Amino acid sequence: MSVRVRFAPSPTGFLHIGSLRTALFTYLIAKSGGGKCILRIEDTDQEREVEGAVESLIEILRWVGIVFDEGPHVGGNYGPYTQTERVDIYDKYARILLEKDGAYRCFCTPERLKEMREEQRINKLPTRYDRRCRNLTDAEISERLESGEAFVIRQKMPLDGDVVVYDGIQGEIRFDASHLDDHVLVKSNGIPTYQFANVVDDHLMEITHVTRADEWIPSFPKNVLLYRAFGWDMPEFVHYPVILNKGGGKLSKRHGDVMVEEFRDKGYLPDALVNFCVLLGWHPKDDNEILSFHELERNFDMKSIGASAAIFDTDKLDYFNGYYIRHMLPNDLLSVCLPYLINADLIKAVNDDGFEIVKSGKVVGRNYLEGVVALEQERIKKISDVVGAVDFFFVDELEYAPELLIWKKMTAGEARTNLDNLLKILDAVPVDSWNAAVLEEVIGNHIKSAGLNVGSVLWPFRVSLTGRKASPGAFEVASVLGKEETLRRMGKAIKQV
RNA sequence: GGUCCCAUCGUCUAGUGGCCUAGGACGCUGGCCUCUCACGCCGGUAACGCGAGUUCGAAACUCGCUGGGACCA
Repeated sequence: MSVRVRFAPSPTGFLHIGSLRTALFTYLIAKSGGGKCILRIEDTDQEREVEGAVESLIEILRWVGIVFDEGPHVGGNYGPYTQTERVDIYDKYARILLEKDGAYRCFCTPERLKEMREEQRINKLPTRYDRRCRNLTDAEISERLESGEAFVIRQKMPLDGDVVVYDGIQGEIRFDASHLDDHVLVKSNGIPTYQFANVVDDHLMEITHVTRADEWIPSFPKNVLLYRAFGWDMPEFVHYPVILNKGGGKLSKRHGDVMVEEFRDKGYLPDALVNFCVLLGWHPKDDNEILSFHELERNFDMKSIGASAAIFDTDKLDYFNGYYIRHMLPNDLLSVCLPYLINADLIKAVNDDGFEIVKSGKVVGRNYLEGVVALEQERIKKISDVVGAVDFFFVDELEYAPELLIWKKMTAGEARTNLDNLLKILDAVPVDSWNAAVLEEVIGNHIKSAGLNVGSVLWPFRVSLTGRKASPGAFEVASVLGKEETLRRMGKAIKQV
């Protein structure tokens, strides 16, 4: 039987990082097993519908690389894939379950339930439904039904014995049936609860591996009992360990970013996020931790998912992001950087290939920008860092303290002289051979023949071009800047120092 | 409070009774490279929660404790 798994989120508008990891593991189980991954929208518990939530969910998942074989947006043979469109189905199966004696109607009012709980609390008893309606006679039921009393449908739990369930990660788990509550399967308004809809859908959609986060383990025996009550074949259950925040608690907004959209906007690459998240609770057989999406699709192994919770610490995410940035093609890097540069008002798009430098009004091509961005490729950790890293390319007048031009213990006069001499030499370099390699050779020769310290020439030179203590190398910057602008910046520096 | 789960460096983890004076990655750190930063390379730092047992031998198996977490209230 081929693998069929599903990712079944509630559409809240944003994708939580924990959900991303659940989606990833689930998707990778499907792909590595040559199976299908289905998207199902679980919206029966929605307080209010969030506009466009499903679309943005699908979009952000596609951004990370997850595409579904079936779902509300692509269809499939097991639809509909949105639970609110399946209420007739749940209704039908609720009746079946009632007939099979796996559930019963409960007419207790919310007020009575509240009183009951209050009493249980006072007597320090576990607060559970007291099963008053569990053994109503057929006559009583039809009478109350006819008089129009509202009712919910509750699952009929065994009164004693053990419920032994098996999880793909944790192994055997044993529950004492007497602790199980006759919980609600269908609410009085006819809407099923998560527990019920989930089981019915998983069965009807022929899901082979029911995957979800650890936090659902408490309802695991109830699910298993439902399958048994229906007489359905049991799928395999896989509960992923949870992800905790640094303090050890549930991963929530209070401790920093937890939404995938936030990471995307900050300039994290999907590959990095995926690589990082997949390692939260899973580890490859060999120790190669740099794994492309494609490699994961092939080599993911469900058996290597660990059992203990992982803490969400983004240090390593930054490392992965830097790594993936360094390995991008220059053109691709520019494409992802462009929105940030434009947004920061450094440049403006004027046509397909033309960009105006806002400060100077000069128009440059994609080529030029590619050169600029490439210089910071090995330095930035996030795409958004590019703005602060390359801004010196886009200003008219560099602002820096003149003393910065002075290298180590040299004097201002020496700095000026060295810059001045270098200026003359560079002036002689023809524009068409103005590139980093030529500059390196020319300047190298000059330093050698003049018997100077490398730093005493290169430091003032580089600072004159960048205005910074730390920056890419002098030759590369000069090369990208071009002859004219390089000489102009040097001239200004000479006057200042 | 009840039920369940989990427990190796700061973090992610490898580890299925002898290959473990515990391996990898990130972080931190020393060095090399170098005009600076970054990259890269070489090195260092640092962990089996505690206590019993099983065994010739335990990070690994069992039990208890402790700690953390999830769920229900």
